[in-house]
Amino acid sequence: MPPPSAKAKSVRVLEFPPRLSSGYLVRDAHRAFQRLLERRITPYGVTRGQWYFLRVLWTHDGLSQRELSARVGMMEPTTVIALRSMERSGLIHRLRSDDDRRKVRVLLTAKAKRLRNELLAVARTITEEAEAGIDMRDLASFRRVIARMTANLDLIER
Amino acid sequence: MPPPSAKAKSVRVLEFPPRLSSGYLVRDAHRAFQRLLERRITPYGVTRGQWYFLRVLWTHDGLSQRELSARVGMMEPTTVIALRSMERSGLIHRLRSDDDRRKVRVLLTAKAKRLRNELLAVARTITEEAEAGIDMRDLASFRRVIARMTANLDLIER
DNA sequence: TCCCATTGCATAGATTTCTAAGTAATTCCT
DNA sequence: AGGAATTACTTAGAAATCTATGCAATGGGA
Repeated sequence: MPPPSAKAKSVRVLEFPPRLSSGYLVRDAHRAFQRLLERRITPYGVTRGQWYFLRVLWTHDGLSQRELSARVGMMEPTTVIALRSMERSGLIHRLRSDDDRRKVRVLLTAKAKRLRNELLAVARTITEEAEAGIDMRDLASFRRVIARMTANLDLIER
Repeated sequence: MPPPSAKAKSVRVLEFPPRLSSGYLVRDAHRAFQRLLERRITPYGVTRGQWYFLRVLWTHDGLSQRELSARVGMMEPTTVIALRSMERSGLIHRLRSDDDRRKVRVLLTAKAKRLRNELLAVARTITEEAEAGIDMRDLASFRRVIARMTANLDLIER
């Protein structure tokens, strides 16, 4: 029979229930948010993939694709695909920059600008629904903790 | 000029920075967890999509596909795709049930069972890295809050 | 000036996930 | 017993995301 410490370690690894795993809790919450967001923006003809880009463009219209990718936190090929669908849906125009012909400036159409307030309200409503019944102090603590987790993980390379 | 309350409401909707949105914070954290998990399990020949199913099967070997879908929290077509790739990788066998020939029982191979402890250790390490430097009480509060948010959102139909 | 490294975007191909609709086995009701 | 409803899985097709690679415009150094 192994010594107590070895046994404890073994049990510790063998049992790792999802309820105790921050990663699982975060995943579940993320899926719940996504699901609701998707349902509520589809009626506006906006997909979840377009949403993140719209959100940045509403405050930073005219960014280049590279800047946009960085702000949204997506890889550039993802941006290409999202922008293509947004162009098809009449949400943006792409304009080759004159001073540097490699760059493409992304510009919102009037249609996209008109959607802004209503869609931001949708996002805020979902947040309010998620936070219902949660103490303000707990909420503030939650934000600090989850931001810290993200920062912790982002510092790790491999 | 609109009355103060109307103005406050308008500003409230017009400005909704991601830093204050639980949804965005959750999304960022989720992506950080995913990124690291994916990097660390790829060397074992396991993809992120297979991971969730392995994790359930390690404690509930022999479930049917439907039960598995429910436990993992994925739609059934997603399960079909994941299981197909797991079968190709030699992680599972699928066995048509004899008492009900509609059902397919999913069984782990010896290879998948051998991976269990090492991969669970990977998950635990990531959790520990994410939680580094966070107060135990804050962590407990975090788990309550995020589980409550998920529950809140899951109650909403549309 | 001309070559080459860098920069900005695009393509290719894979994976993960969904919704909607199909097929086959089982069960239930008359 | 036979048809209808239900159950379990599958297929089809779309979307969102990634890594790896390609191409074209730019700029810097010999």
